[in-house]
Amino acid sequence: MSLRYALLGLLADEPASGYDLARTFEISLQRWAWHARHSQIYPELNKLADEGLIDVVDEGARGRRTYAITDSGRTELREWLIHPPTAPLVRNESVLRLFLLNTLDTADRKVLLRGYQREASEAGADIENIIERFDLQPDSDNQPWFGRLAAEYGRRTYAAQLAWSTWAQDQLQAWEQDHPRT
Amino acid sequence: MSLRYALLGLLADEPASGYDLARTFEISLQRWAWHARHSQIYPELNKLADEGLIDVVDEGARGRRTYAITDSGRTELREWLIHPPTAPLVRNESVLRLFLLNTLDTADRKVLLRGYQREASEAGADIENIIERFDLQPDSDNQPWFGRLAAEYGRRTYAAQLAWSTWAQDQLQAWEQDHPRT
DNA sequence: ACCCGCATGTAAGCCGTTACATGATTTC
DNA sequence: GAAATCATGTAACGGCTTACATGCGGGT
Repeated sequence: MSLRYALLGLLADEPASGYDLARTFEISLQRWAWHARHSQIYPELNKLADEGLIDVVDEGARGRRTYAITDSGRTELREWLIHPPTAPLVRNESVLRLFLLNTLDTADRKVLLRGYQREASEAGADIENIIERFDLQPDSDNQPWFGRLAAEYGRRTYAAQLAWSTWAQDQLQAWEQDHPRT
Repeated sequence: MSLRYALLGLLADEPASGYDLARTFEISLQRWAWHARHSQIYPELNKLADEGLIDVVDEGARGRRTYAITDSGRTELREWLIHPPTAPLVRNESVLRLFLLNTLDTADRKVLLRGYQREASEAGADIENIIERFDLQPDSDNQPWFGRLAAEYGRRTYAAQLAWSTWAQDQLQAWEQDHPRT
């Protein structure tokens, strides 16, 4: 049920078409927060429109429909946002792999830890670029400022992952020297 | 498709029944890595057994069946572990909420940021306890040591979230003083 | 004897993925 | 005129949730 709120949230920022929303997911959401394909987005938009939570505000070339959030859409989005579950359940394949690292032998473990390190440093670099762009823009009085909050979250998360993967490799190295012949 | 590997991974550590596995998900996996209910676990175990990836090694009271991973199960688990997707897609409701923070007004934002802070400090405290227990145990030569890796990952992740939520609240405070009357 | 926790299961329905399908507009 | 991109849709199938369902065993 989160998809509908992701869509409402994006439309609360600015009106967009299904195609626009699919691209936003792909570019800025799917790596950190949520992902969805167009085959799921279009039907959900139609449902939201039926329920009066969004409206078609423009029709363009190639059947393009631009949607905007309505007042009742905004109310429903706020309801969802201010009532977070007390203990959110998680599904994160990367972290699952990490938990299962101990089932591998030392050689395999090393390869995977290097992978985590590389992933974290690449994602970290990407986000530094995004933040740089934010910081170059003059402090506008309004919205865009808050995108920095999410970006900063990503920065700190990946920095932690990078530090962890380095630490883990050191630990493994030390353990190996203490226990020759595994 | 990750559930089957989560099960194989847990059984690679030690034999367990469906009931045991459901409890393990609940207690140590669902907050960080993966969650699944018994109604999904039991059918999947039967499928894994049919495919010869796990075996029933014991039958106890109340119809309890204890499973152990087989050699081909181990092979399949390893295959999955050492071929991680290049860009893992994420679905994390907490982070999604965080991305949508900008759609709320200042008062609501404050409440939510305090919530993130509280959640991070509670989860952080939980994990400190787990780590303490690890560190009290003498360095055994074998497996249990590696559980520390995952715990350390959690520790650093929550520390980052805690630091972020504090920083975000400070930013918001400063912004509010610069922009009276929102 | 009763209750709680152990232990496993099934079915309906929703959410999400993959694949199929179609056509218009812009760009080169 | 061809190719790339814009733009929306449907259908089959698999993953996951919620609810329903059943019974045994151990502790008091």
